[in-house]
Amino acid sequence: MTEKKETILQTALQLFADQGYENTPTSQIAKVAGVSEGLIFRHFENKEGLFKAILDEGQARLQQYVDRIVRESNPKKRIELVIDLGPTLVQEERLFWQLQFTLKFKTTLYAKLKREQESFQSLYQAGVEAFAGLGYDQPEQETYLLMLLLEGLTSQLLIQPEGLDVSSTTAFIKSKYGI
Amino acid sequence: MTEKKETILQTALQLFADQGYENTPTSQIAKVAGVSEGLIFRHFENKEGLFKAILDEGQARLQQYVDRIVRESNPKKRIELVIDLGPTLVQEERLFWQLQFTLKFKTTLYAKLKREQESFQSLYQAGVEAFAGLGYDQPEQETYLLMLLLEGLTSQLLIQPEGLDVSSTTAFIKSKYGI
Amino acid sequence: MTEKKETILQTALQLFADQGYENTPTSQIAKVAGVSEGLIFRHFENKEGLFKAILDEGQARLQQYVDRIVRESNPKKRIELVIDLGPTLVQEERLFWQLQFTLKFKTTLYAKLKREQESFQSLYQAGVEAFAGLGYDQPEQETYLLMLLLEGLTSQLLIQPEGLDVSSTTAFIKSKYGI
Amino acid sequence: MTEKKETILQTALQLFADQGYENTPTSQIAKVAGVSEGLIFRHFENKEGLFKAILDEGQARLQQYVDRIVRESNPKKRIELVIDLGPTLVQEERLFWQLQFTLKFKTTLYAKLKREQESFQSLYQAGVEAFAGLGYDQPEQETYLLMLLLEGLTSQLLIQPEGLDVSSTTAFIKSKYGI
DNA sequence: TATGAATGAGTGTTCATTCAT
DNA sequence: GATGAATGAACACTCATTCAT
Repeated sequence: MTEKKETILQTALQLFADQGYENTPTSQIAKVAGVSEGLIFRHFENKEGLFKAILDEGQARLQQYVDRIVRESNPKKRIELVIDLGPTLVQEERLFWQLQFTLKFKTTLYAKLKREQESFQSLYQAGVEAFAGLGYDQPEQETYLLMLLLEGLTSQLLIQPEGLDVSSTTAFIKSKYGI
Repeated sequence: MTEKKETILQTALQLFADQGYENTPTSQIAKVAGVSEGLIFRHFENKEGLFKAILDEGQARLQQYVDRIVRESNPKKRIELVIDLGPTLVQEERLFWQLQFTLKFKTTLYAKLKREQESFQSLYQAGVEAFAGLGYDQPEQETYLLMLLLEGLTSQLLIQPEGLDVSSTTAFIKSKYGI
Repeated sequence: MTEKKETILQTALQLFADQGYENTPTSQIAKVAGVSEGLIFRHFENKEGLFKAILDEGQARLQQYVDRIVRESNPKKRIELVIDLGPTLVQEERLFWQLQFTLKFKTTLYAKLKREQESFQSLYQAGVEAFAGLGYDQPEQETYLLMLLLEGLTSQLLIQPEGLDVSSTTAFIKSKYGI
Repeated sequence: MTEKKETILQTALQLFADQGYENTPTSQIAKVAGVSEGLIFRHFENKEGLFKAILDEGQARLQQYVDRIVRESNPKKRIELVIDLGPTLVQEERLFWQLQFTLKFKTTLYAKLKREQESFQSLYQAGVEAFAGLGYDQPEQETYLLMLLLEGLTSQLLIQPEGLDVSSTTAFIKSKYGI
């Protein structure tokens, strides 16, 4: 991967996240990245190709976070990691997750790119195991609830980061699970 | 409001929700609505004006739901109504809320339209009151958590309505609050 | 058909014939026609659509010439009309036939537009009849030969109109058939 | 001439004939020829330069055919060779002549490349001589007619090779000249 | 000789918007 | 109120060409 190709990816993520995919002309990406517009198409064939490349990279990084959680054998620690996942992602990968959430609800367009779901599937499995190990009555329901919380929390962190004390909120959630 | 104006609003909501605002040309709205394209601009001045009109209508309807909850004096019943709000909105106003969630994360573009937040503010207040009335220790945290759940639940209902048994999920949540 | 649409058709025929289809940008057509570029696409959807519209019109006019020949019952007169067809077309429809001949040999691209062949089929039939009526031994071969001549003559008239005395050439050809 | 240069020429002729000059990107030529795109420009400077190189080669080969005819002293045999020239060229050099005929009618663009005419000039001279030698009254007209036939025949062979029995058609033409 | 990353001008096309009727 | 012809700015994308290696 040449340096310029990398720059294009970075810049495009930045702009797509800020302004949305449709509102970001390739000409702007090129200008901001300090590259000729043609180069984008040489490297990614399409605007959509560039988009997919961004999503693929982010997906790969998400998988790493999920792997780390799945590898954690201590149930309480695992659940704690799940609770912390939202804040972690938003902090370390804000741009990508802002982009991701923008897409989520464009169900038609997004359908063909829904690779991210697979990662959350294994996260769900890991959650069920953990709750079962802790003796919860309905580990599936419990996990599902936690995932809803994860979704809501991540969403809020993206929209109103200032309106929310992250550590005390996660602490409060953890206290519900006796962590 | 003439009949044609109403048709334009309905059609635009439909198409915006399905395809996204940017991916929906006014020409398509006109064609689907069975109206001349010029009429859209006579009635709404702008494409953005049409968009705002849709949001305003939805916002007004949301306020009604919120009012109903705030008027409920029984704390437990009020919390129950909050828990049911997501499913209710998705069922009765799916298109509007799909559109709403699409927008949420386009922070720059969405800033000027963030009218919806006000309604949720009063909902938050009402929640705090209710939890306080029920003797909860940290009614603010408790309410915030509930709102996160509300967000996550609504989100999931929009994305994967089939992957989720609504009544048992809400029942499970309610049970957490002794409802 | 609005006036501007007509102007676009005329201008496009002119430019396509002069420079070739691929070498004529729609922007140039618009500028020369004194029209906005967008209007071309509003009226013809595509550059190719504009192209087809031109071909359709020319084809319709060709059919009229052919009809006139077929309606001629006197065999000698009919053959005379065939011999005169090339010069006539080149004189009255030079631009269209220049365009037509440009296309002829792009067999792949042209395949879907080969409507012109039908007209020449009926012309061929009419020729066979005429030669048969005059007692020629091999009227099919005779007609085919005449059509080759027609093709060559038209071709030369398009390429080197100055290098050729039309009337004496056609007279010479006619003399071969005793006309 | 290196092997790669030769490959480029072959490939370009193939693609130009098939798709037309304007519809054939240098990138495609490079890919099909298995060469880097830059090499084309190193060898031919221009896309147009490549084009001219192709035409020059074809022109040189045409001249050989013409020379052979001019060298034939027997008038009847010479005319026979002229009649056979079209089928011969189409059979042995189909791609080149398809390309040639595509260009013929782009008069503006083609002007500077009209080298091929010279060969046909000497062919014309040779024809006049032959017909004069055979005692024809108007050898110039006679030759011109034959050249028109040659043009039409070649054209048809390129467009509809299947719709035409070559040998019987040429035989029929020859019979007209008592050959 | 040969490659391939990079450029920039140009191309067909879309689309919100205007305006005369 | 309603239409539909017309505009022009913007957009994604192509492609001949250059140049460092």
